[in-house]
Amino acid sequence: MRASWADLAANSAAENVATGSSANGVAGDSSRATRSAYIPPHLRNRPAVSVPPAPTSAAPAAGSGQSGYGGSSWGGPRNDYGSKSGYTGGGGRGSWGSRGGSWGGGRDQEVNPFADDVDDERTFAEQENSGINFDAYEDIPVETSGQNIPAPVNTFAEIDLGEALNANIRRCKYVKPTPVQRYSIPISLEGRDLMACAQTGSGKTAAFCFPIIYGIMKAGQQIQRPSRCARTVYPLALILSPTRELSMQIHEEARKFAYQTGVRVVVAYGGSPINQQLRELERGVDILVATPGRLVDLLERARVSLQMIRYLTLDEADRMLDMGFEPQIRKIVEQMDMPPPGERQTMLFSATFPKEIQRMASDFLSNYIFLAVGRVGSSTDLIVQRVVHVHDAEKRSYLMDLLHAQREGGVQGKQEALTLVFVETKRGADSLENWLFTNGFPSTSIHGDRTQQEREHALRSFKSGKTPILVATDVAARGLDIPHVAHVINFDLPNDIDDYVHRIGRTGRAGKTGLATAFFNDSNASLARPLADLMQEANQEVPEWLSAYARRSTYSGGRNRRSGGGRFGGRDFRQEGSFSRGGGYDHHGGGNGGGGSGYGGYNSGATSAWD
DNA sequence: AAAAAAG
Repeated sequence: MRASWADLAANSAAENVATGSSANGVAGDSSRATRSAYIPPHLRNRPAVSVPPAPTSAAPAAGSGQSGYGGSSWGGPRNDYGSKSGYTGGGGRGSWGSRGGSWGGGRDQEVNPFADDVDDERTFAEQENSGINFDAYEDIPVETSGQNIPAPVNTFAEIDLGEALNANIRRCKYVKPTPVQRYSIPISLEGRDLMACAQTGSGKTAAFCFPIIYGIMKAGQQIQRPSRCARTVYPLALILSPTRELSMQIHEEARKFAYQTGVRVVVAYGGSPINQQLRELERGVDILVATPGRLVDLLERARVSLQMIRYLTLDEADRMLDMGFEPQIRKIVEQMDMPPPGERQTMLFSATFPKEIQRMASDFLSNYIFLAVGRVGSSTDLIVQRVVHVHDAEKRSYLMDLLHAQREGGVQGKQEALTLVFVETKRGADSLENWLFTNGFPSTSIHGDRTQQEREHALRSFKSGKTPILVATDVAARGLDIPHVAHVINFDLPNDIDDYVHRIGRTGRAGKTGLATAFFNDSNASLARPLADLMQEANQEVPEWLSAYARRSTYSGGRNRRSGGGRFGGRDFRQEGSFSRGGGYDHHGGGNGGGGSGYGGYNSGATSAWD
């Protein structure tokens, strides 16, 4: 039985190889052409160090230096700006690079953000030109509600994003928009606020980045930043996320989408030297991706002002608004100099959106549209979920059995499936990693007590397959897009079913299959009910002993209460009570102007949407 | 009770 699970994991990995996919499909065709722009892994995200400064044209005035938006020639290479673009802004023809250093060796040239892709997946070379498995996105249920909902699109051609963005869409191998993109891009292009329940693995980052980049390009000529204080920068868009690695990931993706658009994306997060980030900011910033703590620091130093923010995105919005984060988020959004709702455009994304969080989130929104995109394949059936009863004392040997079986089953073609093991505590992560390592399993770990360098190294080492086992706390539970994770093991189950949903969502990405194994024992009794409900919802086999646990446990309407909505991570709380269930799937339409479209008919009480 | 996020 154990062997068969291992087979499943191995098969899943093999399948991923066969379809030649990375979760994002962001491997670029131009990557090989730009080998010279290669940045060694340990220097990535540190362009200030890895790219030597070089003489450039005179720096534009601080307040107007965000130039580079080319009116009608967005797609043109950077050195076309002077001759072809309709750009008339105050910054002169210099690009951002001209503000204190250039992007590439003295040329007015942006480092190709697609150059890293192939290298990151060296051991998965077959997959470099991958794309999302779009077949898995057919018949996906979608629910929208709000006033005057823009109609969804079916192709990127229907929304003309301009040459430069279209070129990046091609480089990303995006053939057609994913469901979340089909619905949310028209909504955000119309300037509407949005609360979206959607999975990251299907192109969520692109869903909020494209409209932001497009909007900044279009308005570029008009935007004049204040220039009172030369050291203060004025981003036009802010994207907040709950972990440093997720911010890094969003930044890397956003750079690809913004390539040669003249829109500059900068990331700021804690745990790494602030001076480098300050230098990057000084070179100009249109879109700032950040974690809350470091951003507050920058705001208090008056190195960043939110006065010009036109777009605010909270990724993993429910996490950002939970008890730990809420005060910081409120401070950033409500107590600094950010324009109020209505004057800025606010977009919230998450897979899980409990009702009470929605209510809180509505403080940040103005006449927003609620969007819920169901799970790929209209279910979680792309992830096989297993729960085994294992006492704490036996967890390690059981894990060992799983890994042995998996190793033997997965040697085909040297492809080793990546395995992500979640534990509850940082200490537990260290301890388990050490134990695995000494028992001959190449593993590493990521958690909040490790240095940022260690965290980033661990993630790279895992992604590359060098250490195909990663032991992690919940720092890795949300949003991280790690291709080839075939198996997620909940060595310790979380207390919150939402966390479980996010954790197992690290596998089965982008329409690929995955396996999730959970170790359950008495200490997880409170999770029995929501877990059994969730699994049943996802057409998973629920062991009888787990059902028995679930029957015994008293239903807690507290933290684990779902906001209903079956396959969605939430339903519009504004519709509570008045939502008519039992409607049909909404495959193609959805853009009605009424109070809601979508469907119902699912068991309530559990969710299986992602991210 | 734990994890995350500033230093």
